[in-house]
Amino acid sequence: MAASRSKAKAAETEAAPAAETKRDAAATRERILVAATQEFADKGYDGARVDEIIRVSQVNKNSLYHYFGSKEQLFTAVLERVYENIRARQSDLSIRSMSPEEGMRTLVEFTARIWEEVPEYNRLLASENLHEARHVRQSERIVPMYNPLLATICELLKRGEEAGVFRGGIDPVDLYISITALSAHYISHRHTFEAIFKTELMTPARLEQRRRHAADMILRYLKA
Amino acid sequence: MAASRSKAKAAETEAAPAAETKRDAAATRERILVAATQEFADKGYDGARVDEIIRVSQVNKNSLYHYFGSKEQLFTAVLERVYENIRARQSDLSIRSMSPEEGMRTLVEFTARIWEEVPEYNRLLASENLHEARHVRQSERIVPMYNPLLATICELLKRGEEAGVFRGGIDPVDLYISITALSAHYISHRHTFEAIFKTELMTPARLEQRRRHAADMILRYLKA
Amino acid sequence: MAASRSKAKAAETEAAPAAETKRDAAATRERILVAATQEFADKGYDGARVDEIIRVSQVNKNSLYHYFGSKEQLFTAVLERVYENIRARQSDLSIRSMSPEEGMRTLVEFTARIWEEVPEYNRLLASENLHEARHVRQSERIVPMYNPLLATICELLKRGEEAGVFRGGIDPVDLYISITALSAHYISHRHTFEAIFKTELMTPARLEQRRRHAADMILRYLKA
Amino acid sequence: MAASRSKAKAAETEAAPAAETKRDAAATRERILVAATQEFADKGYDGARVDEIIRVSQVNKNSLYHYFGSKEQLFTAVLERVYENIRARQSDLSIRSMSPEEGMRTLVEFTARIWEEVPEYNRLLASENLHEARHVRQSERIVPMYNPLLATICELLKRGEEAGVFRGGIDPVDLYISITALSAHYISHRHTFEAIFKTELMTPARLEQRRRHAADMILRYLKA
DNA sequence: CATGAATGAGTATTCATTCAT
DNA sequence: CATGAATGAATACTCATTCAT
Repeated sequence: MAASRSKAKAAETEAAPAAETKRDAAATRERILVAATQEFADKGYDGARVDEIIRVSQVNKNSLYHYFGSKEQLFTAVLERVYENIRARQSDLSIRSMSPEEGMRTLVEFTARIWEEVPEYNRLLASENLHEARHVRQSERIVPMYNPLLATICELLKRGEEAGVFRGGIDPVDLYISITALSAHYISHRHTFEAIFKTELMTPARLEQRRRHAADMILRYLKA
Repeated sequence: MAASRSKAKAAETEAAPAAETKRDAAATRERILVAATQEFADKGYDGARVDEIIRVSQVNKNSLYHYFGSKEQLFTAVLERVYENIRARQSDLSIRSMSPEEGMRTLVEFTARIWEEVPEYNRLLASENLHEARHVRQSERIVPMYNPLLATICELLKRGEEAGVFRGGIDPVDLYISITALSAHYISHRHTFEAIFKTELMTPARLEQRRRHAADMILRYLKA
Repeated sequence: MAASRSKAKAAETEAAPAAETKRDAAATRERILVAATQEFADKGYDGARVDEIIRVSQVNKNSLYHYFGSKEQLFTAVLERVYENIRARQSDLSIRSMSPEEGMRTLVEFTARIWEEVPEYNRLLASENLHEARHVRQSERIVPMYNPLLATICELLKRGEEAGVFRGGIDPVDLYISITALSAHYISHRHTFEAIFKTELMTPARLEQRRRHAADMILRYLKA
Repeated sequence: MAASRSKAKAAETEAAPAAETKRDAAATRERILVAATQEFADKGYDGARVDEIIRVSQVNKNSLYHYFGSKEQLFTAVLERVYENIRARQSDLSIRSMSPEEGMRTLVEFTARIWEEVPEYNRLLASENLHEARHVRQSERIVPMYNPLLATICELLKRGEEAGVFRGGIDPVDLYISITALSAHYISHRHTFEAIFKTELMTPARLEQRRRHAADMILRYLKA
């Protein structure tokens, strides 16, 4: 999304705006991806319409098929972008310089903030799981991205255990899934929860409460 | 599902199996519901096909529309059935006679077992949330079903606090969402997790580990 | 329609109203005809729905098919009833005792009143003509009904000519069609005329103006 | 209709008839409109089938929906074309240069010729009125087309009155409706009239008699 | 004879994808 | 390589009519 805005600004400042959008293959690709991300997030894979993506991105239908091959491959490309961005955010954290407890709290809260700030990602992953991760498995780029995160968690657990602040015997995969679950499920299922519990879940105050709840739960679970 | 199985079994043992399923409004409605539950769970609301539902349930297309009105209303009926069954399971627990800790562990583990045993429900709720709970809101029957569950949680919290085993100041809605999240997210997102972490998550042993992990996390969070 | 009201009244005064409607074949037939007249007039033959007719008439679907055989035959029965009622109204006029001019004006104005008071008839005949009078031709009862009317017109023309008030050489069929056209077309096409000329055509005052216009036009046409 | 005939003729004389009709948006649109006009006129709006229109026009179903949006909008487009053609014919008359009586007779006879030559229009308007002019009201193009015609009638009435050949106090809307009614109703209801009066109404001689009848009736009505 | 469940052909409309220019 | 027209299989939904009880 950020990319699309900077692109638009570039178009205004450059000399030949009409010709610019035509020639710039990267920009066309980018506009398609941005529109596709929104459409797939809004409607899910099956509900999304290729026609809507070309309408919003203002590209020709053949361009879309030229750059991405099919609706499925376009969805895969969108997912790759999503995982890249999630990874980029999590890498920014400089957790290695923090204490184990501080690092873990930071990780939990930053994970929560991803779903809050980019709820599209949550929806895309939900849709992908309804399709049994078919597109994630197709991608050669997504799977390798998750090793560093798991490494970070393992390192935090090890440091915490050595420092005597965390228990031993924690399964890092279970822990990662719980960290994600506590915030992602809250966001992705907020509509049914709001309907069932007659309460608002997306106000800033409520979201902060949830972040603390999630971090507390993880830290209490780990406490020696 | 249980109904369909007993129906099938009855058909085999009785004299006229072909005639038995015909011209029986309740049975026809049930066959449609069973097939629809499966189809909607398999493909999500948008991916599901009415034609497939009528093919599997062996009913005439018009019967489906006569009984349920539209694909949307059929989906709503499926969701109502799902929530009813979830509620029925949770009501069976006789938690009131247990100690607060035992009751809470039982609640967490039974919630986990729902998603393990009927993963269809998980998928239906995921699809419904992609549609922003549109059908849940339409239903007059679903919302009221959730009050008793929240009451049970509040009662457990109160008893635990009075007995000095649980902390005070716990938000019951946050707690409910976390209980659900820890097991449901594990199941619903297992496909991406399995792809990313190259590990099996649905073996009996692994599921038991997850159940204990979730219960431990909740109980440690509540411990005074 | 009048028939249906008197029927309803009868039901109220009799002893066993529940049993009465079940057994009375004539009443069932009548209820179907009344509902069918309304539905066919509202939507035209193609737009009309058999299901709507059975819903309104509160009869069983099989009864409708038992009494009338098919949608087409039901429409034919409705048309027969319409033509009967039109004829009955026109026969009431006792034109033979009037002067030729008075008789002709009476005939024109009464014809106009038919379309005003029972616009359903207009619509049924319009729909029937879209189907090229298929059902009218099928009916053995409709065609003979129109001879007396044409005889009345011929007689009026003859008397008027003999009395020196009407011109000779008038084609009675052309005259009949014009008498009908001047009022029926005004009613049947009022919706487009109202849209195009931005004026109201169905107020009592406007209808009276139209009736006089039509009668004036016919009488001036005939004047010696 | 004229367009379709010239198109067909062109195809026959040119080199590549198959290629000529393909990939030409205007021609495709036109083919659809021609086929739709025929189908809607033949069966009425409700009886008409989109499938039949695409079969006759040899276009892809999606093209029809791409160009016209829906069956309703296609019908509206057909009606707009009809009203345009009617207006174009009436504008050709150069009535302003004629005497009031001559002008009025010309207007009546030309109106009659429209229904004789393009009976489809009659049927389309009849169907539209069964739908209470729903599509005419939707159109922004149809309503304005009728002002010039009414202006012509008013001008004829004024000139005739000033010349002492027409009476005063004539309502132009009533007059317009009668001019239309006398010929249109004859055509649109010819099937029932032919069945009832056992006479042929569409022979050239009979049509000429009717035209004179209608013109005589209007002119005698107006005569001072 | 009444009832309501069942039937299957059909009806407008949509969609991902390809082809001609 | 860009453009917009074309494609055809599908998709939710409807309707007149019949059958079993």
